[in-house]
Amino acid sequence: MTIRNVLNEIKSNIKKICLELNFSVDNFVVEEAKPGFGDITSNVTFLLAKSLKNSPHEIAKTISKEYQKYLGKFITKVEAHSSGYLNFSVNYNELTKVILGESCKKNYGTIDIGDNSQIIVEHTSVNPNKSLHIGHVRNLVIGDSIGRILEKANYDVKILNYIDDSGLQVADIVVGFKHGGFPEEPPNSQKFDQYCGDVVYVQTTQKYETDPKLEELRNQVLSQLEDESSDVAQFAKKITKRVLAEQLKTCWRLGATFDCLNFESHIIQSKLWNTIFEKMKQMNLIELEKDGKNAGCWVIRSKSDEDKVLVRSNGTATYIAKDIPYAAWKLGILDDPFYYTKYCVQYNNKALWQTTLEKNSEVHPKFVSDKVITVIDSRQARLQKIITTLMTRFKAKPNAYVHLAYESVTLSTETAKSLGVDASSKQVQMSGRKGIYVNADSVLDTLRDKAYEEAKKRNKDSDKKALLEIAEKVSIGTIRYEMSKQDLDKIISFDTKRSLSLEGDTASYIQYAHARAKRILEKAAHEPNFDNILGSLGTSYEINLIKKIGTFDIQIEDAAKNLSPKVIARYCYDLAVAFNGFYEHVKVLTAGDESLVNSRLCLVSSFKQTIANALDLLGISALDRM
RNA sequence: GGGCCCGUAGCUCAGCAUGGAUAGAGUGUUGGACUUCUAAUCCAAUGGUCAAGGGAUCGAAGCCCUUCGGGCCCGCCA
Repeated sequence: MTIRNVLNEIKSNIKKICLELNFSVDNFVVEEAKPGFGDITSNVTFLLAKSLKNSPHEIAKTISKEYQKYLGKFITKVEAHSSGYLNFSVNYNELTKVILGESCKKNYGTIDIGDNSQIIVEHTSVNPNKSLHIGHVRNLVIGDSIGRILEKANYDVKILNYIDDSGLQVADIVVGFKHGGFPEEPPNSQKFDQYCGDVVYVQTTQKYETDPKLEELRNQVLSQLEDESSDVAQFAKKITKRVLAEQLKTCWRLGATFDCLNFESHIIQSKLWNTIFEKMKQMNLIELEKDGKNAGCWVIRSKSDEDKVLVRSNGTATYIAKDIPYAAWKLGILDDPFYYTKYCVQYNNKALWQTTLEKNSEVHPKFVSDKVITVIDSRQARLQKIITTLMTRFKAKPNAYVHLAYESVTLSTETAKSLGVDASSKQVQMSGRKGIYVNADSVLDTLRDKAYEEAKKRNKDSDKKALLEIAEKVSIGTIRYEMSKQDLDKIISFDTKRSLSLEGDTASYIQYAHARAKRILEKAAHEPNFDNILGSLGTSYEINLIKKIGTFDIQIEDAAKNLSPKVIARYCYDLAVAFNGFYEHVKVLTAGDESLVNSRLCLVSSFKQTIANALDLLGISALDRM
């Protein structure tokens, strides 16, 4: 029994009453009331007012009268408020025991939306020619958090990372190494992905402007990449593997893990495109253009937009054409041409698989599903819409393919200036090609150093190793929280200075609340005894905290249904606020009365577990000391 | 020219799905609280024509329309 159950019960009772009274209504809401307006409230009266031609207040009176028979242990009072609302009072003495008891269970908050059905989440998918920048981090954090949330909502989640190892960006660094004079080994033992992105890619791209021959070489390299046996393709494979290995280190550092790496080169070699191309022809989804500017091309017609070219007049496929077989593969529309091998075992003991075309007999998990979520920047919305539409034609099920779009991360004027960019506008778009970006590892390092100093101040007797561990977890938490707490359709203007803040609405505020709770439990004379909770946790600070703890599953339902990590981020913050208020105003260890001490210890313990659970959904570590 | 997104306090943002009670946080500024379970905290003050206009509604920050301001996308590039 949680608050969610209580709300559902009230809702179903109201439905029954409406049925009995012949009131026709649906879609009404039963929710927690705003502070100062009782405990639980419903707007059903307002929705009925019109059809019944009566005032909400009068309707509330009628329903509350009928509701009396449903009152019981948890809901003790119902009343018609003069504003028209139907308000319910909760007996927190009773509900507290239940909530605190539930919250220590390992799976507290778990709800069943997914019915253990499989779902694929794809995220990160950074071209293997560069290191992750702060924009990629947003993608990773959203995807990873969504994966965790969906798992909590009882989905069987598999996470994919798509590796575009045969595109133009890879060709660019191959040109740099083979023809641009860049040594294969980075100077000063620079991290290899950073070397490729910061130096080789950026400078090679610059050289195209002055050296047209180099640009011709790029086209050669690009076509050679598609022939796996070529020297160029073999060399590219070596380089991209090395970049990928470094990128994965950053991903793991950020707390993300994957189930499978899907290589674009394998999609191309598997000839999946030919299959899907034929299928689209058969289904009349595409047309061969006879005249006009696209004469000789295969195009997708669009009512609202321009026609999209899929196959050029020279017979080669365009960029979007690579995405179509891949999307179809993910949804299991095409026969799976791949074999799988283990890439490695990740830090959390989860195996990471990768596609291969070499035959083997390894037993592997299923990486295709009839429900797929792909996390991609909203700038690709137009292309993704075409793919989504195509997929619904292949697969009748609606929402099988979801493009989870998020707005980009830009740089604040100050941060752009610090990178030497001439910034006149309020924000500056990042550009990997131009070298305008903030590197993910660098931000984490800077943040870790700052957190280290803060932790050192407060823990003078702790050793360096322990402090570093704290600092690292604070820095990861800070970045992840920063990337999670904002709505997906809002641009994040990244400012280095601002992101260094460890106060206020930040991860460290929440982590600190957890550390405070942990310290109380450490110093307590005995373990909290949950069989002996008094109904006397009556201060508003305690009730607020209990209420927040009791709504964990409501938040998970919201976050999972709306694919919104932000919901959990705000919940974590609200929960921490409730605890800090409690901490400052209510004494636990020195409360005097022994049973009161025990009851409060239970509350502290319950909070500690719940906040740790909630933070885990965001990939943020709960800290025992900081 | 067409499409998508954003506009709420000085700044950064919740709230909008499901219209209803008093529009909330953080930050900033000002003041206060550590002999106390860690002050990465708490308390208080300050701060809002919810971009503008219109519409439907008993009722709009929220729904519809228009306008304005800002961002992004629209290649036989990827």
